[in-house]
Amino acid sequence: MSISSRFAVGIHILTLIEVNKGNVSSSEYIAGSVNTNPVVIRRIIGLLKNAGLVTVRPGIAGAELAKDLSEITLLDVYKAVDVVQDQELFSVHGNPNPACAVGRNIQETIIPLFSAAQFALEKALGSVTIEDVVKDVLEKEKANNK
Amino acid sequence: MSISSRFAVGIHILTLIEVNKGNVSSSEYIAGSVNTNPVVIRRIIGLLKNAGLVTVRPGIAGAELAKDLSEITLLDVYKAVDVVQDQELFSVHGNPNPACAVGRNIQETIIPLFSAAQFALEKALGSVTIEDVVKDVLEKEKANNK
DNA sequence: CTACATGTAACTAGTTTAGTTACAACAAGA
DNA sequence: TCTTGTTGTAACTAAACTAGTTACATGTAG
Repeated sequence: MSISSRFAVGIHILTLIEVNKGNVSSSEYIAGSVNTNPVVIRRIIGLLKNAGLVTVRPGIAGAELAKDLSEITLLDVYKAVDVVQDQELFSVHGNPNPACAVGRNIQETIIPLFSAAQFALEKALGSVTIEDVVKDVLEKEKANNK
Repeated sequence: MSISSRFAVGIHILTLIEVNKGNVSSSEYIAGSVNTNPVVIRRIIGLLKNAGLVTVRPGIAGAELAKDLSEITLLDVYKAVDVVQDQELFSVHGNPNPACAVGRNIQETIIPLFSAAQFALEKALGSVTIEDVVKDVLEKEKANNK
């Protein structure tokens, strides 16, 4: 199991739009950097648009950030690209036996524990912004150019 | 996307073995409580055995806990049932373009961030033991019988 | 009208999951 | 030893999801 790379690609897209600021970031251009098909990029940009993170219009080349860099967290992206439904990072087996003391109580016991773990994950993602990512990418770039 | 229910079933199995203590917990009996096929249970018990959490022997009915209840955390179960590989909860797109400043640095930037989030999740799971789960199940059972 | 971009449906191959059947290996009692 | 019942596994299935692709309708601007 693994959380879809849509999440990583979403972060890549937003970062690239910022770093490429001033120029046009078309789906084809972005696809060139991510190294995938433009349709894959358009689909993800569509999700980012629904979440209010980017603006993009039919027929007009280029996507732009709809918010300030520092106001977009990885959690926003994570939720936008729809990789995990609320409360459903962990799946719980469906129909335990109600005739068994464990079977009839295990779900109610487990679900809050799973939610807490999922919340811890989301909190970590919420503490990092795209601004942080952009800065780190540019720093690494600088270091490599020395 | 969703983390396999093997994890939830693994917790169910360990809890049931404890609550059923004194009696024999065969794969068929456990399957009755989980409400699935005994082979599914045997497979998961095999994983729990590899991780040293239960003892079970060919031909002899019944699995038993190999450790004290309070020494088995949800994280142990999570790792045992192999639902997520180390450092791979989030997948990162494979071949970003090295000719692009973002493409050639994004992986190195993202991977530690993902690791931190995964670690936060694991820390939450590590703070709960099967003993906690057993107690909660029995408390809920008591409350419902009033 | 032309050129080009986005939006989206439809299809593909590859993976993963949970479940199932079938059967070998093993243990213990009659 | 034979019978019964269990664990351990291989092999197969249907369903779901992923990432990628082709094709094309829709929209913009010169």
